[in-house]
Amino acid sequence: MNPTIRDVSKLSGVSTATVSRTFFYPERVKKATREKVLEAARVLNYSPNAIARAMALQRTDKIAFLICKAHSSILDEFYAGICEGIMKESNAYDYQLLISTEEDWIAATNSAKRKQIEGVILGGNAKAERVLEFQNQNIHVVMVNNRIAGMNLPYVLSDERDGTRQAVQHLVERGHQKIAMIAGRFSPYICSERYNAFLDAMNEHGLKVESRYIRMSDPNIESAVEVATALLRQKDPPTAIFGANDVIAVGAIKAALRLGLRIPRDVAIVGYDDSSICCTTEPELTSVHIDRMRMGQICVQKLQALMRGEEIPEQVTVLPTWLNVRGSS
Amino acid sequence: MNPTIRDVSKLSGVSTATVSRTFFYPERVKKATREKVLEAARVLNYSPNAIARAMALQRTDKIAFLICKAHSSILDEFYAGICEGIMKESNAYDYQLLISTEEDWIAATNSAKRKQIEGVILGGNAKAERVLEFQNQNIHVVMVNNRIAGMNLPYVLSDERDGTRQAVQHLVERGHQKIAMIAGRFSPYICSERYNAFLDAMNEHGLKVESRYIRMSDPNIESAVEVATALLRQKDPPTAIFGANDVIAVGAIKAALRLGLRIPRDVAIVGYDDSSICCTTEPELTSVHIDRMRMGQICVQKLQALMRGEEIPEQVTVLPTWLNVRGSS
DNA sequence: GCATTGAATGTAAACAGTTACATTTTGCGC
DNA sequence: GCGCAAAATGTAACTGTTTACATTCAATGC
Repeated sequence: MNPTIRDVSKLSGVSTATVSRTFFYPERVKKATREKVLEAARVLNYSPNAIARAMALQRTDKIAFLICKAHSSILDEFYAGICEGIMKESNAYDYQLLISTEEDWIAATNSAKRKQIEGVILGGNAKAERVLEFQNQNIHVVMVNNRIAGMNLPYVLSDERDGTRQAVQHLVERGHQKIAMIAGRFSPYICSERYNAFLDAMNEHGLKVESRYIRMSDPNIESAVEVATALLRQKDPPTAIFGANDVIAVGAIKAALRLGLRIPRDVAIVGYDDSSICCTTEPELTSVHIDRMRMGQICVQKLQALMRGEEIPEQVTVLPTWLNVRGSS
Repeated sequence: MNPTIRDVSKLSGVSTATVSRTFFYPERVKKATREKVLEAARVLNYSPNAIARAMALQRTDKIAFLICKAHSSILDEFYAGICEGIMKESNAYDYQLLISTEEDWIAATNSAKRKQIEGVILGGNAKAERVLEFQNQNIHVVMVNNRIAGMNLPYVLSDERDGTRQAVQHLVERGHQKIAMIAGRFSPYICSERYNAFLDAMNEHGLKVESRYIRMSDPNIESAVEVATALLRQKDPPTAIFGANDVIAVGAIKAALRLGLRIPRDVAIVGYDDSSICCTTEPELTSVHIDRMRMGQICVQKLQALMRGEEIPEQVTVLPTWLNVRGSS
């Protein structure tokens, strides 16, 4: 039904090899021949069959982005951002991109091998076991926004420690001493990075971290509102709250507003991720910005290098973060 | 390097045909043989090669989701929701899903045909020309959240008219008469549906639509704040505002708060899409809910029916919407 | 005019499966 | 033990490319 290389070969009166070369190494065929071939292809509305090509070349140019994340919306703003970067860069390299949740991936009857994936970007909370599973199938792995201790992989991370440091410093500069943190129960790697960085930053400024100023919240607004309310209701409450992410920080804003507190006068609030919800609140939320798009792009670049067999220059890439100061602090 | 069907054939002492059948029509091979084959496959760590299979079968089970949308984040919450539904369902059918923006798609050097896509879901503001381009290549098309007049396609839509009607009715029931609408400049189909439905609904309730109560906003918060501020500042301002989507409605909330108005006492506000930002504001935003996930799933189901050559029962599927009432109204 | 050489082109064997058709095996009734 | 039908298995052609190697062509120097 669809025209094949042989049809073009016949119509243009050259061999299939020449037709193939016309498309893939045009400089190796004489101009006159090339034009004859292209004309024939145009007439027949021919274009090379990617499958046959993949078969002959033994490569698929197919990569996957696997989001390892249990609860809540999978393509939340954070991962959507990374995803966009991955999409953009995949298109640039003409890779085919498959996106899936870890859950769905496992459930699918086809194994990775059957899907002929040559590389995979693991996002979120992937476990070592999963990484090994891919590596055993000779599938290259890049990890984004997560790190597994003792596992030597190409990582793409953002500078959680510095971002947190900036947030704390900003609050200190605004005169705050009683700074609380609402830590989160989402990605363990991210949560512990931010939590530890917070402790360190407070330390650097010679500030005591009182345990009653440290709370944990689920990564949803209701939970954060609840936790923040309790935090703010105690006597001698904190004058500033650092939320482990924007959702939690927005919860804190809502809690403060409901308690009749003025932001940032009575309590200053800072979030993390700089997502779009920062501009929905009144006042708007100060937050640490992460270049998600860029993270995604770098993932694909690393994968490409791996697939080409190149040495990866930096195994772990840490992107800079910066604080976007808004009305809440 | 990877074991092939011939390796398994050799090791298990049967023909390649039998090996193939073992995997695809297990009931056609004797139990004893089957076990021998599977054991050999296990030993060799063999699994069938999807590319060779696609080649022999002349099908790829590959579909694409193309987001036709110029400005702003491509995978915004709305499309991410649809996307999740598509992902989920694709996995269920064992389809391979390719996601791309229209822009990147065009930029990619590979044509659809080369990518061997068997069906495509067009989201956003796709033009007729694009649809024809696919159909000319025998690629099935399903359209989501958009409709092209005079084009007979499978459509998956949500009930914009009824959603709008519910919003207006709700406001009327709350005693509002001076209801303004801030229409949007995003997807033309959606925007005109919601705008016309608004006019109709007002009409049904015997309410006049004053032109000074109708405004247009870009789909970002800053623009909406500006427009809403002007709207509310006029003398004899509206007592309720219906935003064409949540972003616009949130802008209206912010404008009202900044003007010192009490919500919903002085002005009630309703949005559309019921996205996560509805719960970030104080008070929270009443909004029309759309089952995005479901829309995505239905898209894949329709595509599957098309690809199987079945008659599609309903060419256009319209999903019900409902109003989630919150503090803003 | 004839080697020589490099460029252009052709030939045919992969790549890893599927499947129509041919052949063998099996089970069963007599 | 034989005939027969059905079940199980095997043979080999086919899917649409790429590419190593072989061949032909064209240009150059003598």
